[in-house]
Amino acid sequence: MSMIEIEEAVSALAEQPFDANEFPYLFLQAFGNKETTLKRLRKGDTNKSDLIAPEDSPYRGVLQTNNIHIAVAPSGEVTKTLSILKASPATAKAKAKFVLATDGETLEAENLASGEVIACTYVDFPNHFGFFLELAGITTTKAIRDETFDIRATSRLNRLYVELLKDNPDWAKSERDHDMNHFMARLIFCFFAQDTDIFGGEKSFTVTVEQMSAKDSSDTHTVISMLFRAMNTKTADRKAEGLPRWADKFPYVNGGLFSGSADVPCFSRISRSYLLHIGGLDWTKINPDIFGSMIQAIADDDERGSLGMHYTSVPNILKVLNPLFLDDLRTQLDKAGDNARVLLNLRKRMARIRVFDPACGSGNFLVIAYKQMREIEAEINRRRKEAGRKSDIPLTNFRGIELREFPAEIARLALIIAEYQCDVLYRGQKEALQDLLPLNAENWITQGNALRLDWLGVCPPTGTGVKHHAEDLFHTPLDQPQIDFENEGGETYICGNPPYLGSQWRNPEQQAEMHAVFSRHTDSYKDLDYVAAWFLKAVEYGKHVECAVAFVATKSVNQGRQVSMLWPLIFDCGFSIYFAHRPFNWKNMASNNAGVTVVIVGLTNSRITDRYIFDHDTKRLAKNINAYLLDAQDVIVSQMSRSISGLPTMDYGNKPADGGNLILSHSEREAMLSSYPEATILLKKLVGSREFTSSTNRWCLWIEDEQLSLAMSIPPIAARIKKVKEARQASKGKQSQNKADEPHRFVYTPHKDTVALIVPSITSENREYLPVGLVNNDTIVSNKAAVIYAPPLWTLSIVASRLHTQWIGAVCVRMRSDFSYSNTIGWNTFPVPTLTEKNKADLTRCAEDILLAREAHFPATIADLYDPEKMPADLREVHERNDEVLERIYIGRRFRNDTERLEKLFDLYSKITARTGTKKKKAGAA
DNA sequence: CATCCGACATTCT
DNA sequence: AGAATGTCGGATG
Repeated sequence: MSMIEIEEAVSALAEQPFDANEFPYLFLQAFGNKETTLKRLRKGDTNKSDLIAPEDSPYRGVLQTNNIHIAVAPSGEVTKTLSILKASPATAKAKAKFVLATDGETLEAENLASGEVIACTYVDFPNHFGFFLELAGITTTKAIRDETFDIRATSRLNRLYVELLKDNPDWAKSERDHDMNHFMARLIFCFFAQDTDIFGGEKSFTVTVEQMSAKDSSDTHTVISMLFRAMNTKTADRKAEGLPRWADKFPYVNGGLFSGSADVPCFSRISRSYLLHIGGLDWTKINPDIFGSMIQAIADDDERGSLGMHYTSVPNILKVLNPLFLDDLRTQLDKAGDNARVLLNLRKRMARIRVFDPACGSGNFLVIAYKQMREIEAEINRRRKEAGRKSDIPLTNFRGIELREFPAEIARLALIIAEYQCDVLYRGQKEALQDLLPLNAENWITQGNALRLDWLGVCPPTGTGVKHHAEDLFHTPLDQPQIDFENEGGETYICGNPPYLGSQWRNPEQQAEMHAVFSRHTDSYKDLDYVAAWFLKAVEYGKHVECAVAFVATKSVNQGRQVSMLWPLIFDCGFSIYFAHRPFNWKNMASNNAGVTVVIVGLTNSRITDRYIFDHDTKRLAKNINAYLLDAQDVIVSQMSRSISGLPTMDYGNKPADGGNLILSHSEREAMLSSYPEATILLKKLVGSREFTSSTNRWCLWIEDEQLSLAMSIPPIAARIKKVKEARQASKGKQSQNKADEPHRFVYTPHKDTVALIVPSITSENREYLPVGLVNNDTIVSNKAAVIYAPPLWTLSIVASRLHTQWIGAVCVRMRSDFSYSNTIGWNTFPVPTLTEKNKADLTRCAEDILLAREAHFPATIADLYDPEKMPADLREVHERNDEVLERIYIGRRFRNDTERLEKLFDLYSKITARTGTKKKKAGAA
């Protein structure tokens, strides 16, 4: 069951009259239990409760194993019953996660694992349904459980939206998106306004719609439209406009929100009742930083139903905003103490800070920045004995660009709501109301494409009155806001979480945007991630404005191939990295997370402050932060076509691109050989990452041209070859298509008939050493591994070293946080001092020892042997010795730690590349 | 021709 | 069902 369905079921249950006998079952049903499960519970088979016998027990207990112990209590004994449930041995024995007691009047429950408790009236319990979500197998963070209101509101708006589109097919057309989005935004404002005294009278919007419109819903849209028009008309002019008396109590709101067409979609009875239902929620509980992100999903066909759980969580937003500038403000606040003059200066400074999010979605970064600043300002005012003072922080200093219209609309609304809530909190309800209406007509959120728009237009430079020309923009922004900032000479902070898309996943339009941003600076941008364009736009903007920038980005902009493409451009614009979060796994509110590893990078072109590197929960002061987000010198490692240290050529493995048809499992091979023994010579062992580390067996058809007629005479092989041809013809890739005419061969075939050294392309970060090994001449190394044919054995010693592992980890991309080996970025760039014959002989011995040590543990797999928990002592010992021998070649002793290793490697890399000149892979650079 | 990377994908336990 | 860990081949240089 989805969260929306659960919310619906729980709300429905609370609205029904309380039935003491049925409640436990209906409750469990609402959380997704199947009929059969409930049947067995009712029968008692699976009901483990000890509160049912004896017959005259006043309690009706239902205990579902591993889940919940529910009891319906005698009237007025809910608290007592809950403690009985908690103390019940059955509860513990059945490992219940929750206990719940209710008498139909009140309801109390406890999450036994976390100790969280709720107590509320019975009819109110759906407002806590997030508390119980675990029962439906939905695991969420504590944060989301606390946002029950936002989930409920979103899911109800979701239903209304879908229903309205059903009733009004013409509104579902894309050219009416704008009207629909605008309508939903207006509704949300009205709901919020009616619960916060902005509209006179309790629930006045909902009540007016309910009373003035017919029950059959035929004129609901007319009534709502009338109210919208009233809110767009000054009270004095309303009579002339022919607006009815009952609209008088609604104030003049406008601010762009109610201007323009007052068109409202038609309502069915169902959508009308949804509307009234939504109005029934307590909208004062709205959380603008969360709600906006959730609500934006309802206008998104792909996202609808997921409740927009993919938004950036508040802690993650703070990971960006705190080091960007909030920490500094708080430090200044601390320093100021009670010094009124210093406090005043800080307040003046804050009033001129502007925050700009060029990928703002529904504005959560802006909202949180605003709320945090208000909190600091309130503390200043308190210390200055000016509590309740009107805020100096103008909402117009919070700017954003958003591509999609609905989120852009919601972002503006969220900021207005945030301002109102802050005013209520720090100044009082009356003061908040006074200053709210009419809404400011200025538009701080620009709806448009951030990569096409000129940011200087959205967030114009201040101070010197810099004139700028929109040089390379083929889309000249016409209706961008030209609102003067109230921050003359103030600071500018750019932040956000722009979209990431690797080069393979972009559509032609997005490619064109990348071209528009990058082509002036560089030719090699196509391998960059989409998010890189935001970085470049930001540093271009920084040519005109002193600013600091912090974005969340995919980790791969700071690893591997992309580093040498992006970071020189950024550093050349005079920016340096002043804080960074090392790669961490992205978590959002959904239980199934996005599966992406991200970094946060903070850049500045002005103040040189302390630089900090955040690594998970640690924060360290850094001397320098380089493009790999390491506290090390500014080295950028480019792909090389051959080793800078004169090491043997390492190749990329053989690539099938066969739709799986040239590859056989062990059993497929057996089956084929039993019928066609003559196929033996056409089958070779295929080894990639997994086969090597886990010693599994796969086989491939390896057919030389002169063996083709033999191959075609074997029906199952001929059939496979035919399928390869079909798969390659159907492929969008050029290489596959080109090779469709020789479907018996792999598309890339560096294979040589020699022993080969194999390095898996992906390998777990948990291993202390890169797994590397040898395979014999009739094994095919797949494109899932790098390979050296006819390798000198000392190359194995190098790959297996801690030095090399550190280098690969620092310089190559990672898959998740696992190592991803690259011959051009990792091997060809690896700096090694010139090796003497003696060095090579010593390393060869070490390599042999490693192989022998592994052999002694046959048939343990590489995965077994290199499991850090289980690594055999003798294997560890030979690796230690290998490291010792290699490290002595570098510095005459062992390195003290990995920091020292990397320092030396970067240093040596710089020296070698300076000496030989960087022979980049790039054509034309040589 | 050669290969890097994945707002991932699939297999283990 | 969560944890672990690397397929596959297109897009690009």
